[in-house]
Amino acid sequence: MMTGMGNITNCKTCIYRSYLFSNLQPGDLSRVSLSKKEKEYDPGDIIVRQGDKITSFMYLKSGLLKISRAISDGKNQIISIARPLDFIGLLNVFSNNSYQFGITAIEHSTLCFIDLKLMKDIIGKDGHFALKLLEKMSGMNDMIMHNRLLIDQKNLRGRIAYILLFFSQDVYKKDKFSLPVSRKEIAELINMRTENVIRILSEFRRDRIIGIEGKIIRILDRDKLIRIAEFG
Amino acid sequence: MMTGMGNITNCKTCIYRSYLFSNLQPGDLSRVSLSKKEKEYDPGDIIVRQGDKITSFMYLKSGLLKISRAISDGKNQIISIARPLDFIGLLNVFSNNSYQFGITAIEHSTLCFIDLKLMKDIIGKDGHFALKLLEKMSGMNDMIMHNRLLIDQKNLRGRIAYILLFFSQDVYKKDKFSLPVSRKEIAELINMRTENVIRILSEFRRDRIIGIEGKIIRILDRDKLIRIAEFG
DNA sequence: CGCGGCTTTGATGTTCATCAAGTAAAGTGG
DNA sequence: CCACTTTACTTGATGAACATCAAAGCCGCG
Repeated sequence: MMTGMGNITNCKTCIYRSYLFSNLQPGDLSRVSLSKKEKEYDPGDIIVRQGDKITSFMYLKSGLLKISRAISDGKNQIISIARPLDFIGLLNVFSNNSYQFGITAIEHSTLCFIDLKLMKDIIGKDGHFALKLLEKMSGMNDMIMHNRLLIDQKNLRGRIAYILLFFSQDVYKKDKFSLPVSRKEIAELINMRTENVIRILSEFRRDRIIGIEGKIIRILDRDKLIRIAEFG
Repeated sequence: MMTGMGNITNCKTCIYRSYLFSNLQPGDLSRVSLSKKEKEYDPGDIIVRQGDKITSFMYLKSGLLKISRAISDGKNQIISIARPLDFIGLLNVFSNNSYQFGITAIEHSTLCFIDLKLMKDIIGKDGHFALKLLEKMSGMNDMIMHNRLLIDQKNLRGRIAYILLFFSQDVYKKDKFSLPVSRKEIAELINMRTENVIRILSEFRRDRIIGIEGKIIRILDRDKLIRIAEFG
């Protein structure tokens, strides 16, 4: 399950320092640095379960996560795929005592956990830090909402094209990449059935838009894919 | 268009004081009270346009709003219907310089506008206030997201049932009410076509689940409606 | 080695969007 | 205030898009 743990990195040298903790009082930064727990996860590892009590503010240093929630009869809905610098820890930390969704690693990932009480304490004292959190939270929510509203407007081919471009352009920045999720998970992410995910992927392969070898995808005709994604 | 304006109410007696501004420093509360602009809008009045520069923090004291965004070729997508205490002002105030959506009154509404600089100034000084804002923003986003994810899972009949129950139970708390939106707007809100909104409303009337006289809706069989909403 | 979950393709049926056409309501200009 | 235009509403007919059902191969895992 969890394969590593411990304060490997000091916060003072962390990439996130400049991003979120830049203007923190030195004393507060030390407290964060001391309290934080860094953990590593392998693909498939559950990071939080829906309903778990929230005790930490959490952020993703490296890797890839899926955020999902249970719906009726054992089915799942994937809300978003989170990358580093996506402030996954800001989703409902401040509005609920327990997670309204589950988080699972879909690639080897490193997360930092900071005690929530400490965070709230610093927010209470340091308004500039609070404002920065407000900005990040707002941005995170805007992005997720924007993506979901977009997907709602697209037909199935448009959704598949969109998600392929997401992985290729936003996540891996490559033409060739390995899908970190199953066909079923893609279906759960973009509101369609597994069979149709497969069917449309096959169709794209037939039309020489992509190449497929199992999980390996290669974008062959990016322009066409972009056009399909935009049409929806 | 805009039918009223001016500082009608002092913030010290405003219902929102206990909700958001309860522990504000007296000096800050006075500054808010002095700076705030209260405005009234009639149904159809545009409150902000997508792309407008954000200069105020804004909240809805009374009335009903729709939050929408333009999509391709003149079409619209309604993101959410906002009621008083829904913190509409927290949507992307802190993540963007301009509104990513438009806001329109769909009932006679009263809004308060507080200069954004002043808000940020108070947030910077008053961490407890900032934390409260974080909570409200988080809650607002969670609610919208939750509703949209739910709607995605329902079939058309389920969506119509859901939206009728929303107006009946959450907004008007009555069996009989006047729809504040057109059939077309309902379609834009729950991702379907106007014709199908009408068709399913007619079907519900035929099945004696609701009564319809133009915009007036009467819930006749709430239990059945709830079952339909849940099935989707 | 066998079981369960993932993947794939085909066949079938339902749901929904689209097109069409007409009525009603509401705003607009003379 | 009335003709005119536009917008909202409504119903029916049609076809496309999508879900569902079924069956079989594959793969990883205990």
